[in-house]
Amino acid sequence: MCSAQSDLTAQAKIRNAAIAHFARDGFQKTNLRAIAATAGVSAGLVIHHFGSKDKLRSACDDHVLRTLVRRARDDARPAGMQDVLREFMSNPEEYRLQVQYMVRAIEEDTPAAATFVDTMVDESEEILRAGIADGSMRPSSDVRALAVLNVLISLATLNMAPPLARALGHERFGPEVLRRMVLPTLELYTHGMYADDAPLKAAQAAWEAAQDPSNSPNKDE
Amino acid sequence: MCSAQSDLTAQAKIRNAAIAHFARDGFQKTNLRAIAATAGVSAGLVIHHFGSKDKLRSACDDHVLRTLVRRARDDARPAGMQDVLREFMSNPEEYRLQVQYMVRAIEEDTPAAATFVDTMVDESEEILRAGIADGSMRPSSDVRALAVLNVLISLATLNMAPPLARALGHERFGPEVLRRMVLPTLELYTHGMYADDAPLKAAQAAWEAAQDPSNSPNKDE
DNA sequence: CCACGGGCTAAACGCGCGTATAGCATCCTA
DNA sequence: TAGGATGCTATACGCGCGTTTAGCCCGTGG
Repeated sequence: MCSAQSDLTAQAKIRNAAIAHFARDGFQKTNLRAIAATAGVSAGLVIHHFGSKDKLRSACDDHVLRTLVRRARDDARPAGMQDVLREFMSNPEEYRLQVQYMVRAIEEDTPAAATFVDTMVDESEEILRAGIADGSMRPSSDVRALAVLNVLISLATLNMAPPLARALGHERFGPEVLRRMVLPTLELYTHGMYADDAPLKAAQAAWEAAQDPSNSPNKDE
Repeated sequence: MCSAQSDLTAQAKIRNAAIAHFARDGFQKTNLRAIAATAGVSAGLVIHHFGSKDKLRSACDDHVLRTLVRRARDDARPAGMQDVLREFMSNPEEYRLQVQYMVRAIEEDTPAAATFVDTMVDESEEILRAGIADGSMRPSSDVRALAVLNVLISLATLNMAPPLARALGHERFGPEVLRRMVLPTLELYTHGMYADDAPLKAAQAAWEAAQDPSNSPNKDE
């Protein structure tokens, strides 16, 4: 039987190299020879162990998912953007890589993306419900959708990091950018952004009007 | 000289086909022969007119940017998520395509991505400052970063639409998903999510502690 | 009427990359 | 010690795709 006990074997080195490359460059841009070079093996061995590039990705998906779920279970619970991002910035390189891998998977709509998203949304929803129950969070008209929104904001910050960092005048995504993003986000989560509920009511009315097919979609009257 | 007057020419058909393919499948996954087939021309003509695949992308970038900026100038001003998304859902297919193209460009960190993001963030920031000045929006500790956050949320909703729609139990991103996402977002923008400012203060304190190198990053004490 | 030039096509070239094949070393088993 | 399985490499095959080339069609000017 193959040496499937744990790490340090060549299979694991290939898998870790693949995770790093997929996370950094995406699945398509990465070629097997680069992965093999990083792992210090030949290109043929990758196929020998994993069968194909797609199978290799599946193995990476499984490994990252299992690692992240385990970490989320006993480490901390990522509720909003600030938790996920604080973890992301403060933890060792391996964890950063795993999160970036997951973001890539979602971005490229990998088969495993649904599992990633579902897991995070479920966890986020659970925390929201607990917070609402104990009074630390406001009730929401749609807790599930709010959980999706939380996950969305967290992942998007990582996903579109480079251009957004440049929009803030920084060369690349680093702790300074993170800090500048976390504070307004928490202010938004704490006080909201609008001074009153006029936009909310207006949007509700606009939506109902748009739902009514007898009305034109023109809204400025 | 080539027929560079305006549209309806083959150059424009190729460019539009390329925009559609790049927006839907991304730059790398799209091959020139597919673009040529959609445009009803041969593959060689694409190169003949644009020189290379990268030059073609640049032409698409320019065209989409010019179209979107013109539209944003005289049509409406995308302030928060709800405005961009309402535009996105209610407007004709062409506009949807352009927005999706822009999201792809940012996602793939195209050279033009910085221009796209800067334009949107500038516009968003301007609206925020106006809203704060006239009292319809709350003051922020970092208006620029808040503008980035707004753009981020808007784009991310489109960017990661498929897995997020599935997380809400829908097959694909459509009006129902949009509605479920807009309401919690507006509630968040109106009331915030936390019941009090304890998380905000805690995060501020945690950040200052993490900034101090004499302190360990352990935060649960 | 003829040549010329640009829009356009079909076919081919070259290369990168995923994958298959053949062979070598090593280690376990009998 | 023979023999086979396993880890691994080097090399080659095949294909997809960006790009190039040669040439056709056709309108235009002399």
